[in-house]
Amino acid sequence: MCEKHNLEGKFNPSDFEEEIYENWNEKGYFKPSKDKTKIPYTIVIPPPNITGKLHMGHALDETLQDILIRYKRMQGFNTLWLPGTDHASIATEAKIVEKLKQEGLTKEKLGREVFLERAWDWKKEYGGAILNQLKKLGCSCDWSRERFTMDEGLSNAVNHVFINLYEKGLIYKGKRMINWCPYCNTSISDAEVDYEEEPTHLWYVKYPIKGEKEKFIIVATTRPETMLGDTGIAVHPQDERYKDLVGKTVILPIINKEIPVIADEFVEKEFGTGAVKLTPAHDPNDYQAAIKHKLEIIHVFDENFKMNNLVPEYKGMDMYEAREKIVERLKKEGYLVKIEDYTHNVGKCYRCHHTIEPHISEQWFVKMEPLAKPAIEAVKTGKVKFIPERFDKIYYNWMENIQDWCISRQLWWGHRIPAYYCKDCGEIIVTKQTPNKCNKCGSNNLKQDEDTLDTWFSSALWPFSTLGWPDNTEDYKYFYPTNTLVTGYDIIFFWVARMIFSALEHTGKVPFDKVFIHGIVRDSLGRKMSKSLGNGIDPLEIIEKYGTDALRFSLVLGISPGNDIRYMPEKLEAASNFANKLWNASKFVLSNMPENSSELLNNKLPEDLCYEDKWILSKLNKIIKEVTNNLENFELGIATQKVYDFIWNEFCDWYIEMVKPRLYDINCTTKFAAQYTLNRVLKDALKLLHPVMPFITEKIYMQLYHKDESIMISKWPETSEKTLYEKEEEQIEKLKTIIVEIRNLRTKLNVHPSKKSKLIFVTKTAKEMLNKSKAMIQKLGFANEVEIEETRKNIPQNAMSILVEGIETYIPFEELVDLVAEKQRLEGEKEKLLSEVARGEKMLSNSGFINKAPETKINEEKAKLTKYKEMLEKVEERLRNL
RNA sequence: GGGCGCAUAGCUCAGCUGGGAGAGCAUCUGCCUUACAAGCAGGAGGUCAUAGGUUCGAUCCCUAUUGCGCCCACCA
Repeated sequence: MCEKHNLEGKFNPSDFEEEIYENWNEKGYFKPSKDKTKIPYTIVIPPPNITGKLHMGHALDETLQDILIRYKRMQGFNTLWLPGTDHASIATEAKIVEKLKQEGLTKEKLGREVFLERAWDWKKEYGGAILNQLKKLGCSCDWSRERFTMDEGLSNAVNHVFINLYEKGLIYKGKRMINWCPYCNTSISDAEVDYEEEPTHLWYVKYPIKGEKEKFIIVATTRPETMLGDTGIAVHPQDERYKDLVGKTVILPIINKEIPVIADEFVEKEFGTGAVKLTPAHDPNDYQAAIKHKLEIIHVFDENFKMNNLVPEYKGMDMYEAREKIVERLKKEGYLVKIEDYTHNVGKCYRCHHTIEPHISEQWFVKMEPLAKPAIEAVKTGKVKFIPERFDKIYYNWMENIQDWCISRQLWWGHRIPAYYCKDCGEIIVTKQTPNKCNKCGSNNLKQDEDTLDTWFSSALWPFSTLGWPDNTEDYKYFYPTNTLVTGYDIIFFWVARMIFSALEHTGKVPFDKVFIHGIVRDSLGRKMSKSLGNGIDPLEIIEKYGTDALRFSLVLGISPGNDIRYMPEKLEAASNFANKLWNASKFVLSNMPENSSELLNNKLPEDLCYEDKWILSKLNKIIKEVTNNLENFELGIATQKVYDFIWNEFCDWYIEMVKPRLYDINCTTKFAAQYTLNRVLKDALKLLHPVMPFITEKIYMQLYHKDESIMISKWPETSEKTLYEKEEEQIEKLKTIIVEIRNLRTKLNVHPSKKSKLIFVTKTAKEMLNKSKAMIQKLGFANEVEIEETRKNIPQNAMSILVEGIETYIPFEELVDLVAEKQRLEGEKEKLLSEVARGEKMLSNSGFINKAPETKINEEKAKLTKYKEMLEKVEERLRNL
């Protein structure tokens, strides 16, 4: 509870942010309540890698989640934001290998067990660091529920899923062509390959036709070094140039081996010479063709991707060296026809960026088609909704064309595949408990599969494995399915899609109903932030300089879902200035509160509210409604903008200035009404801002008058009919126009504030309103005196004049509020609306339209009509009030 | 090859299912007015990429074009 009611000193976020966070944590506000009758609202965090250091991407992602969680918490939902980390098998293993290298070690030298010990040490040392950094961002996660993808429980879930899928025949082991990263020394999935354009050459090579002197077939290739493994030449069946050659045999240069010419539709006639060499061991297309045409498969590389012993003189060479030597020889022996420059896409490993080799090997796969189908349905039927919607298409496109998922990795850090092989009979046993004998032949000569699972296999289970699944725990029953998943578009395939099909398969439910997608944070030049460019911005440095609130605010102000964000230092300045403004305004409010606070605490609306009080209360009402709506629709950028505008442009610029005369006047009878309104409006405005700027709002809130323990667990503001004052709102808006005109006049006449000035209104009609607002006008118009007169010499009726040093200048009153123009505009609008209403009514009464048009169309038309009618009413009302 | 996004003030970007063209920064003018110079007041600045179409009315919907950016597939 608040004891002192003031803010001391200048605004300095580092004075209070940490302390406030600690307090929240100690009080247990981050934890959901045990009351299971409340409606839960759950978010699971996209678990950051344990190798990770907080970057701007995290800052954005976590800020958005925290905004949603804080908003829902204040609305009374039982909120759980579940934190945790990902073991990131390939990324972490790479880091540890790198570290070992510096010590002159390799993982093979260490052996699997010692290596894993080192990995766990690594996790212990660095794994928690990123979560501590999230605390600096103000994240209101329930830290008592922190999870790690390699926790016992989660590993159990992984095994459970693997076995389940295996038993259903949805996981199988097979020999296939997969993507191999020679640097990471493991297979990777299709999703883990990034394609990059690279300049290279097309080498045109002659293959002599057997038994026909001086006749050749010329092929174009980007990989001459793999030709040693050629086992055929392919042409298009309809290619006139090669019709006679199909079925014949050609001689493979260097090797001098006979290989067949086959016809297949996959060959493109227009490319190169229209003839392609087939190297089934090193190209996915060739591999397919080889299976189809029953061609031999010959490897040219050994397991380290050096040339093998196929041709002894190239043995041990790497790809580039062999290429050079082979091209040289082809040239010497007259097989090389020409070399062309060429640019093509090369697959790169998404972790280490080394070139991927297509490689035939035995791996574990998840059969995707049966899993993808319901996952597509879930989005089509709206059980899972992407925000913004356009990501549906991207998702469908991927899911509908999905290949089987290669899940085995030749790595050590990760979930080891729960498959055991009988060394005697070859039986495969897939089981949770380590088996002690083969269930087929009874041998105890068993060996576990060496491979681990793709790191995304465990993250795919994250929304339910973290809640205790496969056990039917209290948490799982209550919090699952979760509500919103917040993540960047860059991991829709890696993660979001896989969570959806995994959840449907294993829990029978969607894992979440909304996926809130955001873009990536770029630097001020629009480039991706990356280590190699060195253009990354450290959120912690920003927090130190500007404070967490400013960082968060700058990340969400004016953003729109799914779009990239450019990091602009100016935006940070703006955010910081805003925090400062709020601080100072609050300082002012607090220094003007009444001596006796009990009246404020009982929160009863004073009877003697003035025009301006009602105006700001009414405005507040509207802003509450709008901001709530925006948040419901994930329009966080707009919501933030609106709160900013309300606080700065309405509350600070106008309302505070308007009430100053009342606060400073000892004899003012409506002083308390002003104090009440200041307290109430600031309180609610702080609440609206709290999800975005949690710290400053708490700091100020705790000094204001209310009965809450913390703004974090206070009630989200609601609109109230009681404080809707349409008439007063309009009056004050008119007055604002008048005051702006006065200020304009001063500027035009160049009236320095030090000069004595007197404002005189000549009016009968607006007399009452102006009289009531006299002090206010004087203050806001920077005048020394204000007078209202019914008539005045040389000045027409309905005019306003300013008197400076005996010189009087006036402007007609009509111009002040632009009544005439407004009237004309409104009448024009009225006419248009009338015609629109007439048209709508006519259409709806038309039986032909009703019979033919679909119901949605009719309803749409009806809704339109109602909308126009409402608009018409408003216009008429405004016309009456003029 | 298929798909998506963007094009609005000098810069960075909002603009929710059609009716007011906006914000921050920069800029110009005048102000240290007892919450705030990290501020106050006032101003200038846009044919909402181009061409058509639908509509009483288009920044917004439809079609085409141009210029950027991204994703998927992958061509030897």
